[in-house]
Amino acid sequence: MAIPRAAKTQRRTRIQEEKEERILEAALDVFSSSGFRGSTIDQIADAAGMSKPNLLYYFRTKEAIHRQLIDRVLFTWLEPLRAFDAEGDPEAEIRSYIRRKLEMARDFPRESRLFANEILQGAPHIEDELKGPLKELVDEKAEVIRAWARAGKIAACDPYHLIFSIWATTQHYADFDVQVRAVLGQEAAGEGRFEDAARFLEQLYMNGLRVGAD
Amino acid sequence: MAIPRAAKTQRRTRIQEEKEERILEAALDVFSSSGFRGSTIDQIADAAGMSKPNLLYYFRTKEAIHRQLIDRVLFTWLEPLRAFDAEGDPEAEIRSYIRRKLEMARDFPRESRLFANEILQGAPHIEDELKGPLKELVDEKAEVIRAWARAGKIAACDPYHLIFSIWATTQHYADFDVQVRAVLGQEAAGEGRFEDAARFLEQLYMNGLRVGAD
DNA sequence: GTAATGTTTTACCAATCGGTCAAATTATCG
DNA sequence: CGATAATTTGACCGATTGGTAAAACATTAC
Repeated sequence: MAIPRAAKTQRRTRIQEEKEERILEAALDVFSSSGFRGSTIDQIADAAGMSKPNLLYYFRTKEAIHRQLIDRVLFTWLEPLRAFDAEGDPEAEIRSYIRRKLEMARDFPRESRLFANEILQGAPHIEDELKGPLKELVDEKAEVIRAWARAGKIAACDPYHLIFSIWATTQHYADFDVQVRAVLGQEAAGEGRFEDAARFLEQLYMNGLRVGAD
Repeated sequence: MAIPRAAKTQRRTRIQEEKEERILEAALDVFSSSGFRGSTIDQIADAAGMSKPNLLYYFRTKEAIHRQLIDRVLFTWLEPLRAFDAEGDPEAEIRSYIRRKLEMARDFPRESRLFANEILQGAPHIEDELKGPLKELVDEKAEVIRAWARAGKIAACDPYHLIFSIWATTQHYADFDVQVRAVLGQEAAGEGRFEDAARFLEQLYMNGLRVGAD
């Protein structure tokens, strides 16, 4: 008889690891392009190449898949912000933060869209994470930025809105990819658009945050 | 007997106008917070305070409601960009564009989220509009910006990514509202956040686009 | 008023939704 | 090998999905 799923964490089979990975991979595709409510277990099962009951053997509910996916993404997603170093050179830190966020938008667009879908729809599953760990991390880094401004290393500015604007501009290239491609047109929409974006954003932020502005 | 719905455009009843308006208003609520696939006709009918068959008397399909909603929003959404004036003062034009986009994010967040949901999910219903009218409008305004740069009125920069970045930063306050509120916390999340955002963005862009940077 | 038109409701449909169950199958271990 | 545990399947469930048919009801035009 099958072990009840609650006790499964004790030792994980090779098959378990493989299948769970395949399910999460498929679910990332589906959830990121249809949102939670718009996705169905059948779609995920199809994409993972297995039957629905088989999928439900590994994850009890649709919510369980989504939850695990979101938890994973949330962690890796904040990695660049965590790397923000108070001891480093402000210009270099901000520049490298922008570059890393842009690389993530380029290399992990599905993860970005999964997250965007969740927030757009009111973040029903992760409000606590936003108000807790995320807020604390941003508060900490905002203080770093404020200290840089006080020390005269960058222009005085609202650190929260600075962070928001970097999030917005970089993730835009993942979340609004279709629009970006449509506007740039076929010729200009090659992967070069990420380099162009990086150049533009670095220019904008380096000049915009330079000391001694009105 | 009821007139076939295809012929209804001839003359519109008072009741027709009222009900259609109520349906679109309700649908804006529902679609903007659940996306197209995640929304149901029942939800919209409930929100509009009428029965499902009654709603379907005015709009034949779910798609028809969504389509009309998107068409409306798309038009008003581009109004600020259309107002971009080649003859005006570059700094003032950009500043006022940012301000207007920010006001729209504040006053019409549902419209912004409807649009974001659509793009996020691959823009299945409006790809043509993006590649056609939208691209043309952006192309035109990009040329204006390039001319300003050539005339030495603003720093040389990629006009497309400039526009993208303004879209991203302003719409962020509508689309990612939950996250913005969560991070700012209860005290700072009053409506003042839009003024803070405006101040930050104007500072960023005015300094960032100033002539004579590296 | 009455006839034609416009609107709303009730009852319903097939398809799909998330999820369960027991039986059949396969892998693992001694 | 045999036994035991892990995995997969097919058949199924009640609820919900988008949408229809027809009749009841309301409104308008004459």
